[in-house]
Amino acid sequence: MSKYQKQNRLLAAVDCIVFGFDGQKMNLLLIKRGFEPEKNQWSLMGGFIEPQESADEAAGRILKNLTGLEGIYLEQLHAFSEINRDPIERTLSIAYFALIDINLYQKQITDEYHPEWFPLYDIPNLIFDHNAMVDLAKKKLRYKAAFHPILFELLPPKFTLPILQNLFEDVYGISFDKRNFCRKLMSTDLLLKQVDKDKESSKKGAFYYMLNEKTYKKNFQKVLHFIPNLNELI
Amino acid sequence: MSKYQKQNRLLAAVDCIVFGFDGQKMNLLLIKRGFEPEKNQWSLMGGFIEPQESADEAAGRILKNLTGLEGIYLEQLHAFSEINRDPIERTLSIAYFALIDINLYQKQITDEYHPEWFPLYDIPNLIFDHNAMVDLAKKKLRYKAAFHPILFELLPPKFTLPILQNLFEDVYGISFDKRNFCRKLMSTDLLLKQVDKDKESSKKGAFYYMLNEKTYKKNFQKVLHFIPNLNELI
DNA sequence: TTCAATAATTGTCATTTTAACAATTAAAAT
DNA sequence: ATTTTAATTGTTAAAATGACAATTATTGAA
Repeated sequence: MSKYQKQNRLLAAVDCIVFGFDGQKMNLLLIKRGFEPEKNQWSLMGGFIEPQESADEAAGRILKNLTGLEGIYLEQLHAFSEINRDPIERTLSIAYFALIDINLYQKQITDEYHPEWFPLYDIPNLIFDHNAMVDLAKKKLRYKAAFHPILFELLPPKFTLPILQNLFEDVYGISFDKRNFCRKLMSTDLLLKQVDKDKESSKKGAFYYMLNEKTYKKNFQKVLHFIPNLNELI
Repeated sequence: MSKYQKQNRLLAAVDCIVFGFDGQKMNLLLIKRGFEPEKNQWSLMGGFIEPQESADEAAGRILKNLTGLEGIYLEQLHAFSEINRDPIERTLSIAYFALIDINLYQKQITDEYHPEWFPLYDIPNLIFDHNAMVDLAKKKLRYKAAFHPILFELLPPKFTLPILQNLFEDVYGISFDKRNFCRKLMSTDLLLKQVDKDKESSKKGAFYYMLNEKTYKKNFQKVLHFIPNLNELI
């Protein structure tokens, strides 16, 4: 018999804020909630923590169910614990944010959840405190991406500089000087220039680049400065 | 009757990593755990989340019980959820870290918990995953203090520049150039020079400074650069 | 009254970073 | 051949960084 017998127990869940980038803009993967309360309302994908798994594992499982993807970038954001955040019964939720290559995403469970990508600048009303979760995730992403090469997690293995710049510009909602941006990225030693080009998006074509996995892993925790005039943005 | 009837419920707790600075070095407030399991082992101060309170409120309550202080700097660190982190029964714990003015601290519940300050560089073995919590809190503190004036929360209302530099030097475990440090701090517009001096620690005496609350609150979220050569430290 | 100790102040300067701005070149459609 | 589009490369003034030294001020102690 537990020594903690008299203590209160509560439901514990995880919710996943899933970011994707389509080459033009940032998107969020939302689902239509399949059960009451708030059935058919837009919602983050979430689920209860099972007895045999940690919160990290629960988030990984839920993400796998939603996207079919494993081993993707997943980071704990914040635990939300307001008493009445779920009107049915008190539920503590640990929010995670994930960054995925949107090209790899495949709908997994279409009929039940109706997952859809929404532009990050146009998120609908979500259930419970999910909008607050999204806001915090956006903030955290912007903060972290200013110092660490985290946004590469959103790109396919091969990408062009214009695409990369689109990504940064959409995350921060401003445009950067192309010349300075290019030079700054090159100086990080994170990019490996490929011999082939993307000819789809322009006549001249843009060279493909790949991430230098060696320096990426080695220098991820280092503080870089990707964003000019950062203090005017945050 | 709850729609979530079939779901698993679990114990939810908070644990507090309490930092204090004695003018020379950083310290951590630990207690001797008063009950089984691991009775009489050193531990972080923690407690279960009560039915009528959020995790933030639980952390505030526990901190008040431990230190007698309210309204102090308290920030959610991370939720720890490994299945077997508590051997008696699965318990999810949300770790918080707090920064207090060690001079204001008063023992509250001496006999039961035996709270003691330990130098941060000499923390004993703690129960469960509490050492991991402390390590993460140290890391987070160093990261955040490099960009934001968070360490002022550890100081009394009036402090001297030498004390301030001691604080930074102890947190990062290196010494800084006095001239550059002084210039950098002055340029932040965070300090208000007082007319009186601390005559205790030296013959000449060191001027007291106070935090400029206006600019402190206004610029807290701004990214400053307190630490030279940061990338060699983290 | 002199000495010792510590804080404050002010200074130098080479290097790097930042961020503003303009011109050129490559590729392909017409 | 011309036009169009967009990638790439270059310049530079200003600011920040960080390494380093010397001096002055204050006052308790000798």
